[in-house]
Amino acid sequence: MQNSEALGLTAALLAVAGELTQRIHDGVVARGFEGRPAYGFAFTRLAPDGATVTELARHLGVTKQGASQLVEELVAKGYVERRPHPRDARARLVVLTERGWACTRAAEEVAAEVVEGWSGALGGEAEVRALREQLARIAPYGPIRPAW
Amino acid sequence: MQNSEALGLTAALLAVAGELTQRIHDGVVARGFEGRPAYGFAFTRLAPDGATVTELARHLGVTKQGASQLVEELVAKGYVERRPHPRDARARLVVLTERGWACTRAAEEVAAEVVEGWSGALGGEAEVRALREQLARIAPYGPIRPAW
DNA sequence: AGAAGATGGTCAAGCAGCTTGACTATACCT
DNA sequence: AGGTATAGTCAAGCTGCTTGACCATCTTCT
Repeated sequence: MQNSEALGLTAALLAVAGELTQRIHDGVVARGFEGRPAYGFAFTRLAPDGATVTELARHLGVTKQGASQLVEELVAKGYVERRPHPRDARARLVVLTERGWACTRAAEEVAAEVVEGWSGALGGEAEVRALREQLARIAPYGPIRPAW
Repeated sequence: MQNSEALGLTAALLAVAGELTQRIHDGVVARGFEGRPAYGFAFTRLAPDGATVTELARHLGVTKQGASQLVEELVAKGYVERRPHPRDARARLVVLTERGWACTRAAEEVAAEVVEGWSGALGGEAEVRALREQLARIAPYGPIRPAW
């Protein structure tokens, strides 16, 4: 393995990931949802049954104070609401509102459009599926939020 | 194309990109270079012949003031130096120092190690090359710095 | 050549999004 | 019951970026 090979892969990976995030964000905004990419990362943890602030913090790789502030923003914009936790009176369950679900569906649609475009460059949908499977094999667990 | 397919690909892509950046950063730090991931994105533009602050700003997708502050940091830590531009007295050429090159080589080594590990998960180096080629096909030009 | 605008770079101030620190309320363990 | 761990919030501070203003130099037009 030559080092330059690894750097080329790194560059391509970051370029594609950045492009994808940017285009999903732009598309969601174009459909009338204001926000920033961090919202989407949060939504993937809040769907389908909600989560506590602490769980969300771990998912995003930030402190619980940081996650709490993000939730406050999401509440103010109507994407989520805080409910009492059914089993733990200390905790509060953060769940998506209908508008939050609509935003999530919009993000899915945009992602599907972008990936659709990749089918052309790669030769077909089978190649896209293969790409996803390869990436899934090397994907770690842990926080989804990119750390840079 | 189902939407969930696209979301799965998105999640895998971001997870892999985040993991890769994190591990390169950790590895570089472990080899005695202090910094943050943005340094690496800058180095890819400064190598091999240097660049102006404005060029760097475009590469990173930030304002020239932001790029200028980053360069100031890099100068303070000994990774780059500012030189007069050979053809334009307004501009200054930012070039890597020997320590900057050493840091770049360290990053290459770490990236190669990480990618080496992927060979096992994917089945071999041929699969890694195939992955890189597929990503290169859908990678955009434009700024490398992820925008979130 | 001279004037007018474009471009490279920096200084200064402001802000968003995160952090650390301190605190309260509730849960769990013995 | 008492002691410790955990969920969450409030407050203050910091980092890395932004916008705005400015000067020096290059380029273009007349």
